[in-house]
Amino acid sequence: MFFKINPHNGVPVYEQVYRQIAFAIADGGLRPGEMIPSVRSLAKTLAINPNTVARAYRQLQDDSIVEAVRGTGLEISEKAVGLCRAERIKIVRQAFSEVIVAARQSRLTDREIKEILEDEILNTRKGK
Amino acid sequence: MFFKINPHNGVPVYEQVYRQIAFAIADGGLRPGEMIPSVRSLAKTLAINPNTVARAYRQLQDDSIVEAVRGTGLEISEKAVGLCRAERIKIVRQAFSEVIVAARQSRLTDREIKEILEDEILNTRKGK
Amino acid sequence: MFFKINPHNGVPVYEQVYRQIAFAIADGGLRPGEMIPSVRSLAKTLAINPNTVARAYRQLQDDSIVEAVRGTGLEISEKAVGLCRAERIKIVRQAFSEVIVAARQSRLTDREIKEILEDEILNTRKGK
Amino acid sequence: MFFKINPHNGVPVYEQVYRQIAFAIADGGLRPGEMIPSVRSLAKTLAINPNTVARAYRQLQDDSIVEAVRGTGLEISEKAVGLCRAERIKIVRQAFSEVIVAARQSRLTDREIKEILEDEILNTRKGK
DNA sequence: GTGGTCTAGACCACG
DNA sequence: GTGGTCTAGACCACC
Repeated sequence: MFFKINPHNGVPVYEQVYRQIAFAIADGGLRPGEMIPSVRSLAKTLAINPNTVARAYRQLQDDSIVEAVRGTGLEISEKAVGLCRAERIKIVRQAFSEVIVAARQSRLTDREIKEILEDEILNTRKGK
Repeated sequence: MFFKINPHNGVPVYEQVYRQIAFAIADGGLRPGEMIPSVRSLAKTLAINPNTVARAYRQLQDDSIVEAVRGTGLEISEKAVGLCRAERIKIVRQAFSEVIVAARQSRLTDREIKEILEDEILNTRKGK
Repeated sequence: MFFKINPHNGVPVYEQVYRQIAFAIADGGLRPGEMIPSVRSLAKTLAINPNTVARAYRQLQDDSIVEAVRGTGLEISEKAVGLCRAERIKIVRQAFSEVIVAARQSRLTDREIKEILEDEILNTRKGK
Repeated sequence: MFFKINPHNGVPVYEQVYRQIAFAIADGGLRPGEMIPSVRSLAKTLAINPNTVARAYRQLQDDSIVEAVRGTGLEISEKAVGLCRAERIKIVRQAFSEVIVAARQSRLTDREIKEILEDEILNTRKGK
């Protein structure tokens, strides 16, 4: 697993950890039944505080993506793949929702919003 | 000016004030040479903290959209219209750009992105 | 609000805080639209660490029982009453579920389980 | 002995081992004077950590249910049957008692408590 | 003042 | 070794 944490991009570190694990599961990089790295080991390799990893892991448990096997570690649940795929879309949807709110406050019409979007889809196609 | 402040939508209140003034200027609702409401009066009509209004105003000054007229108040600058129009587009465009990049990282196709957007345009229309 | 925290009864402190607030809401002791005590003030009156209170509050937010008003505090949501009533039942249900698991491991039949329960319902009626 | 260990149900594994041995004794499946399996062999057949079995056995000794026979293994004591029968009822009864108290604090009626119980008996029958 | 995030370090139960 | 909980104290954005 190749995780990259950027502590100053606005997205909380624990959220980045959460997403990258969920993403790896959605992509098949991690599979149901496998264990995810221990809190301590991941904290060490990412050079962040174990509590921060633990918080991400707790959230993964709350979302039933992972389940604790006492004294052993955290195991990826059977339904994790579906949940993580859904999660991805939810995140994008949420981000869009925020932009639309901002655009509405800028008094842009729905039509204008769509035009800007299509523009940017083209602009970012090769630029990325 | 018909401002609507929503303290529950995640966007900082001062930012909402800033945007709505800036975009009223871009739209011609407010014109160069006019004064904007005093901190206290706007705070009162919006039922928010004066500090919050003051912060928005400070930012408008920093961006040269309004100028202090000693002993009188804040006046909309001559170049404000241009600045605000540019700003409006820049903000929304950049926000979209970021979401699209995120969506692409989630391997959504352009078609899927547009679908989510249209969905959210409907979802957020009257909600909240 | 009269909260009592018992740090050594097995139930995590943050969970006790969560439940007692949820309970107060379910009972009408706290009403939608009201603010709950600040993290720091509650931590002080309960003589526990603010982070522990914050954790309980975060969970209340995750469960949509409370929502953040930036820079102001946490407000009880409109749907909180329903959620908290449901929560209460969920907790009891969960507790029963655990006992039943234990009873099954003890090779008790469903019939025996029910008998013990009815017994205890009578036993605890006045004893409490 | 047909033991079933479920590492996902929240009950500590050593506790599951303890209970199932104790209740096999209460049921007559195991009789005083017989030996219980060695730590290693039971650990192997249950596919769990020997330390975990050892812990359960230590607890059985502490409770005088089994006794060490030097160089041979652990033998079920004469008084084990009585102890285990008493234990079985005590554990379940007390657990129920606690839940009922909690349920009463949530102002559930006796009728509602019974309904939840019956619900959960069905829910947990084959699940998990 | 408010909550949100992060770090550091301790102690516990469990395997 | 594993995760779970709690404390202490720091820094941030926001109102």
